[in-house]
Amino acid sequence: MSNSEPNTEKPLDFIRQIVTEDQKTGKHATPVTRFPPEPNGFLHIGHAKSICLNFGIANEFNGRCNMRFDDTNPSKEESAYVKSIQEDVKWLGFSWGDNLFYASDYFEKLYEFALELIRREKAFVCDLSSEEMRAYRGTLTEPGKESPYRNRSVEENLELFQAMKNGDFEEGSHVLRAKIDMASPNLNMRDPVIYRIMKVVHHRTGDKWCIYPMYDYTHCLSDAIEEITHSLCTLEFENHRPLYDWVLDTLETPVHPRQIEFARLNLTYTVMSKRKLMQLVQEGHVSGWNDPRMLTISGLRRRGYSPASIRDFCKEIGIGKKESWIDMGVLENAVRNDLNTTAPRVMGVLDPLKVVITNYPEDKIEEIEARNHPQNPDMGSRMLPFSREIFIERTDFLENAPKKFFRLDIGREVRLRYAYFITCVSVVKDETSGEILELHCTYDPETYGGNAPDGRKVKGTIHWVDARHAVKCEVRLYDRLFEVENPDVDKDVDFKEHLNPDSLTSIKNSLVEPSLADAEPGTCVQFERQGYFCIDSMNSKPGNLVFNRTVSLRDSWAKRKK
RNA sequence: UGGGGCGUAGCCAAGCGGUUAAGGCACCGGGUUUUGAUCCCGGCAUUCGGAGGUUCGAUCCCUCCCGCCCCAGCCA
Repeated sequence: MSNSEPNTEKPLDFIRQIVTEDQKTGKHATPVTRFPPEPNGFLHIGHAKSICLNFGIANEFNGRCNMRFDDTNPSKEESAYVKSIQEDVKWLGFSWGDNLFYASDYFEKLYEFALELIRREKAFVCDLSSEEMRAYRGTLTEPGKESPYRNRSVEENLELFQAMKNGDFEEGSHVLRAKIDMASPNLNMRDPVIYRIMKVVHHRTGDKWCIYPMYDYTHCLSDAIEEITHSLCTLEFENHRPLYDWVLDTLETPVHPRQIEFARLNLTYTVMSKRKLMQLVQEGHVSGWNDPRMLTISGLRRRGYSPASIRDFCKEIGIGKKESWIDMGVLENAVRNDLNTTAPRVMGVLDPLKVVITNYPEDKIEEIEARNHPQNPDMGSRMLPFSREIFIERTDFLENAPKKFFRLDIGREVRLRYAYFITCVSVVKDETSGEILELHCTYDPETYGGNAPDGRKVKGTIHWVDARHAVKCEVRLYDRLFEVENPDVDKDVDFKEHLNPDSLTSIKNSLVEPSLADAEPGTCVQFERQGYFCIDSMNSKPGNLVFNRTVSLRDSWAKRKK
C-alpha cells in the first residue's frame, strides 16, 4: 500500500506475470520451460533473447529449462550445429543440467500417437500431391475442399501409414494429415500435414525413419512429454496455437503446456534471419559465422562482447507482443556498461606518430606507474617504460588547431597520461609529400606523474607508448555491417546493397604497451581514449597480436565536429 | 474483402479505473575528472493511434474507425 518508496526493480514482463500467477494459484509450483532451436544454423542475438527468457524464468522461479533440439527436418539439420548451439548457450551462462533432449528422441512415441490419432479417426493418409493439396486448401477468404481420401477407414489408414513408415512409397506421394476442418478461417487447421515421407538420413536416427513428423505435431507433444508448463515462442506461431491445443486435446495427454507468444528481436543496422546470415557467409561478405561483424553469438563472442553484456541487453529490451526495432546503440551501450567496470585500461596507439622529446636524456628509461582502472584501485597497476622517443596518436596532433582542440599543436602543452607534460616545438615533414613524420617536443621534468608543482593546468591528456618497448600489432576496427537502419525493409532492393563498405578497417602497424605482449586470445581491455578491444581468438598469435575493436568509447568531441 | 495479433516520446518500455504517465537508449544543458571516457545533476509525453460512449473520474472498460504485422511449406 505504500507508495513512498521508489520502485527500482524492473517490472515483470507479461510472461513472468503469468508464471508468477500460476505459481501463486498453485497451477504450477515451478515453471518448466524449454529452449528449442532447430540445429540448422548458428545462434544469433535474437536467440539470445529467447535463451535469456526461457533459462531466466527457470532460474528466477526455481524451475527448469530443457535444452531441446527441434530436429524434425533431417534435410536441413547437422550435428555440427548441435555442437555450436550448445557451446553458445553455455557461454551465455546458462545450463540445462541433464535436461538435454532431441525431438528425435520422441520419434517412436510420436509414431504411436499418430496411430492413436488414426484410431480416433482424427488423422488420415492423403494421396494428394502438394500442388493438389494447395488447391484444395482454399484461400484466406474462401474455405478449402475436403480431400477425397479424407474418409478412408481406420484399417486402411493404419495400413497405409505403416506402409509409409516401411518406405513402400515415394517421397511426396503420401502424407498423414490431421482431420480437423477444411473450412476453418485459420489455414493451419485445414487438415494440416503431420507426417511426410523423407528418405533422408537423420543426424541422430540415421536411416531408421523415412517418415518425419512436422513441427506443429511434434512441438506440442514434445512439450507435453517433457511436462513443459510454459511453451514460449515468437509471434508468428500465434496462428498455430489452436493446432497446438487441438493435438494435445485430441490425444488427451496428461499435461497440456500453455503456449505463449512474444515478439522476436529486431535490431537496426543488421539482418537477423538465418537465411540472410547464411547468405552473407556463403557469398563471402563476411569471413564466417563468427565474423566479429555478425550478430551471431559466436561473432559477438569473438568481437569481445561479454556474456553479461548480452544478458543485460536482453533484460533491458524487455518482452512484449509489439513488433519492435531496437536501436543498435542499446546493444553497444550494454557492452560499454559492462566493459567499463571489467576491462583493465591499457595504452594502445592505433595510428602512431613519433615524438622525440628533445630535452630528455638519450639513454634514460624510466618506469612509470599506471593504474589499471581509474575507479577501481583493486585492479592494481602496472609499470610503463618511458624514454626519449615515444609514439602518440596521429589524430592527437593538428596544425593550426582550433581553440577547442585540447591536444597537440606547435606551442601547445598536453599531458602524457601518467607521465609528463610535453610541449610541441616543431614538426618534421617529408619535404615532397608534406606528410608529418615526427614531432619534436620538450618535457617538463617537474611534471613527473602528470602534475605540475606550480599548479598549471593542461586541457588535454593523451595516450602514448614508448618507442623502444611498444609491441607492434594489428588492430581491426569494426563498424556496423549495414549503412541503413533497416537493410531489408525495401523488398525491391537486395539487402546486400546496403552493406557498409567500411565495416572493417585493418590497421597493421598499431602499437600497444609491452604489458600486452603475452596476453591471451580473448583478453578484453580498454585502450584509453579509444575503445574496448579484444584479442582475436582466431588470428592472433604470440608475436603477431590481433586486436578486435569491440566498441569505441563515447566520443563527444567527434560528435561536436560533425 | 477470412482469421489471428499489435498501436504509450525519435527507439524500446512500465502502467492493470483516481500516478506529478516509471525506467533505459538517443538527444540537449551543467558539474566532477590525469581517458573529450566514466560518474553526478538537470531537461526531454498537459498526454497514451483517432472519434464517440460508460463513469464523479478513462492510457486502463465499451463501440466504431485508422494504421502496422502474421497466416494459403509435405520449413521451423
